[in-house]
Amino acid sequence: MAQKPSIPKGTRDFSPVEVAKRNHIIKTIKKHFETFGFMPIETPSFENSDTLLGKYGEEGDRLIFKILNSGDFISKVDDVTYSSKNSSTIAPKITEKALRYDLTVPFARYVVMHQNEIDFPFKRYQVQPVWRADRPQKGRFREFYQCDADVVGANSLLQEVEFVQLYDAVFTDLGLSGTTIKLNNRKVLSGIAEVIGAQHLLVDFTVALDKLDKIGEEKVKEEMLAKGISATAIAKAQPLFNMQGSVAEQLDQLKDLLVTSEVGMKGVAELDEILETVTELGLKSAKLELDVTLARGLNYYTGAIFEVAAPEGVKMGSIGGGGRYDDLTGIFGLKDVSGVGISFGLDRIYLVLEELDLFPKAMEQSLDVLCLNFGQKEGRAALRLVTALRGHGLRADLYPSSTKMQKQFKYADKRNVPYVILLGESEIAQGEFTVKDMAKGEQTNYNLTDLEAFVTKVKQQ
RNA sequence: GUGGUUGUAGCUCAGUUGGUUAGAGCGCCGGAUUGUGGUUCCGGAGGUCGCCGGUUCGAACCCGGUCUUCCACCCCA
Repeated sequence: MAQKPSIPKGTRDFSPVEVAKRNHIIKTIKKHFETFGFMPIETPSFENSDTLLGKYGEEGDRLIFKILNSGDFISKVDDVTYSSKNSSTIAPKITEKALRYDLTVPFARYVVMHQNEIDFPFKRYQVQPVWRADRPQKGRFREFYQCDADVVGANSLLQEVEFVQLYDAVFTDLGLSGTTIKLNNRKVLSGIAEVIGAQHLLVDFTVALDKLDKIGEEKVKEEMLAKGISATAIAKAQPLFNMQGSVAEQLDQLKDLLVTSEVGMKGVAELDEILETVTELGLKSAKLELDVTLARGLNYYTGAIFEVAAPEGVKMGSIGGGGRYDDLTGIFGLKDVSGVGISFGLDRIYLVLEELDLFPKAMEQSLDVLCLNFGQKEGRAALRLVTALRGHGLRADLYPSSTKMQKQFKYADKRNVPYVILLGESEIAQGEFTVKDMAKGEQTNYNLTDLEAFVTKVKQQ
């Protein structure tokens, strides 16, 4: 090997155990998506550049992986552009395709393209990788999976309630209790900006406010000032920094602050209804919290904003997020179709489950039974037995060559195989096979003509 | 995109002011054990010290570049 091979920054290989664990998460998420009535779709891994560009803000455009055109693309660039040596003007001419950055925008594109065949309200889910040209960190990759569920064409706040229930159902099923679902509403944020006279700086205001629990009140105010929000405006927003008490009390404080803002009061009413309904229906293991500082995510949210935090003590960014966007398909020409959805961050959920040791022990097992090989004649009999066991649905394998027992047993041990079958000359003569329980070290004989007893025992585990 | 950090055996890591032949634990392979793993004992293999260049009589060690890892920003699942 001249040089060690490598993979691009921020990408990963997944070995068998990791794939098994990832599939376990995906399977659980999909199960609940379907239980809630969502249907799967898939979209291409890359889209036309203009479908994606400009949808995630300036920052987002920078993080989109662009795909170089095929053929002699350079000669098609006009001389002025070419000699300008300006990446931002040349790039659009030589990269007409780009890797998908999330699943929401491609879904909006899908809805618009297929609007005449879709029955609204349309509930779809999608589990596919997305790519971002970001700098990798813990829990941040350049290729990662999103698991999205969205509803389009339904305005009812009951949808929001269902998504909270969906988060709760999935995380409870994964054994991840103690997650916090944070809820906010874009209308409340707009209302606040309006009340303090900073509508035009809404995004800067919310981005700074979002950092409150991370960098503290003083730093947030500094950032707001730096962004051009006046000191008097910030002073008016002071109640936000001292929000406390029960959810009802916090809502009251918001009502006081937003009494002059129509949109703000609408947002408070929406929060009120969602919180009240969820409380009435109850959650299994998650906590639902009102968090007026929650503002992250993309600018197309217009109503509810969700974010899920891992249980306390786990250092990890959000493991899920979502929200309501009243006019997402508008950018593709279809007006007045409301959407709301959530996303699960598979790769981060994986890291959290790993850290808390919550994966089922069975994930480590890829075989139920391994049959040892005693030679050519015995091997053939063994394959007959293995074939029969496979027919019963067991994951069974035959060691391919008749090397010494020690080596075969060691292999079984490494593979975490719970049962090893010995089928040698003496067993065949008796019409039996010997089963060794690897955990207990005990051996039992079964009749070759009656596999049921053994199969039942394995399946019980 | 900005600033920092990391890289030595398959893995986790030592390695003195720059100085002869780069070490350990775990793992791997073989044997003790030709029908019994996970424990024990004995033996063995395995390294362009991330890569490229520079300084030097001499570089794992100093300098520059580059790639990678992780971290803080930005932003985000």
